[in-house]
Amino acid sequence: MGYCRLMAVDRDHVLRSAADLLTRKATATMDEVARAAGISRATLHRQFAGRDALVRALEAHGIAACGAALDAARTEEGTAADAVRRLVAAIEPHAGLLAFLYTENQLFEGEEQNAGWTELDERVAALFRRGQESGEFRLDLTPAWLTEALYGLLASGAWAVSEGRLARNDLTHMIVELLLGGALRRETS
Amino acid sequence: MGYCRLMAVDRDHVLRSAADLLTRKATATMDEVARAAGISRATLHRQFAGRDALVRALEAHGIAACGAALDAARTEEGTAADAVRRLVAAIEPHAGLLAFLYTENQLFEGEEQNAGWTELDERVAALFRRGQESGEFRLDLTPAWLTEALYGLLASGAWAVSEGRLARNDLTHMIVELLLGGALRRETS
DNA sequence: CCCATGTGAGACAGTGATGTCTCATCCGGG
DNA sequence: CCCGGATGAGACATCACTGTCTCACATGGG
Repeated sequence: MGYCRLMAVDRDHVLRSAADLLTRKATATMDEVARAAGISRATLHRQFAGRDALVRALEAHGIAACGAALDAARTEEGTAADAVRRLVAAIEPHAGLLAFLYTENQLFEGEEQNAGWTELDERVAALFRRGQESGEFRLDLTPAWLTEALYGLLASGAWAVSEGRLARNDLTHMIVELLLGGALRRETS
Repeated sequence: MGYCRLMAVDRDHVLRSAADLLTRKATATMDEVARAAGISRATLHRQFAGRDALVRALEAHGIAACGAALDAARTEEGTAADAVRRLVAAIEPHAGLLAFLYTENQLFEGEEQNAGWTELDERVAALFRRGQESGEFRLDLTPAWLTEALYGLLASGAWAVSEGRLARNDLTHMIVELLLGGALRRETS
């Protein structure tokens, strides 16, 4: 019947519009999410058991997108700086979703977080560590902090864009240049 | 009677513990806030008409703290880079509160934000602009973006500290060095 | 000592969101 | 043509939080 394929398509569409809306208004209601997706609350509830399930699906989606971005950026190849540039360029389209998930994780204390994040953190940190070992990056900023800073700048950038304080086209450049400018070892004056 | 002074002291104590708690768990209940402050929900409600009033009081507190930090940092004196160092050092103690307020502002769409923020934004941006005009800072990163990035790094840093991924003592250094490393014009190679 | 003030404990209704349900409708395939 | 599956609309109970209230207590000053 292929109804599975159709449901998957719808599911993706719902996830996409939910990400869009929740980026702008993190406290959006299930009803608002449904309306934003052009479906009824009942149908939304048929596809996602509840708000938790929706958020967890968004989380899985975001983790997958980050993983794909890390793959696409080929973080093992070339200079670490160029790899960071490719990585930010690849992740930037999902900055809004990331910003939502980033704060959502801060919203609750304790509450074990999805293990996928740990792995992503490790892959990103490994990139910064490689840059340190190759002599490109400063040693006084830890890979863990640079990773955290990358998330923070992505989130700040996404919000600045959504509030019109920053041009979407400049987002990648602004993030990369600020991050790398700090992470790159400065010429020994 | 002096009961005004006493109430003010209690109020500050409540604000402080509320800031502490809300930094870790932004969705904390009025009951949790009260318990964290060691008072009953009734008393909390007597001091702050409601959750909105509490958040707005925290916002005013945060704005005042930032304003004081800007004053204390004497952002008009010396090199812009040193001024940024002083500013971050002065603001860092309030990073947790700032992180809470920063996301709280993103939580709702529309909802005019407190005018105090605009003024603070302007003062911070002016500092970065001064650095650009004096030739210290790069011109391709706009003052508005640098301002936003400062907030983002403060928030990221505060969370990283509260989750044990970053030592509190390193916070200022990590933020300043990453931010300035990017904002400082690099030596013409 | 007595009283006033501030407080804690708890009851209470109101509110908004959630999750579940039913039912009418629509649409595509047999 | 008819029927099964999916949908939208809406009713409904539930739940957590809020904001308001009352009452008992205890603490400190007159």
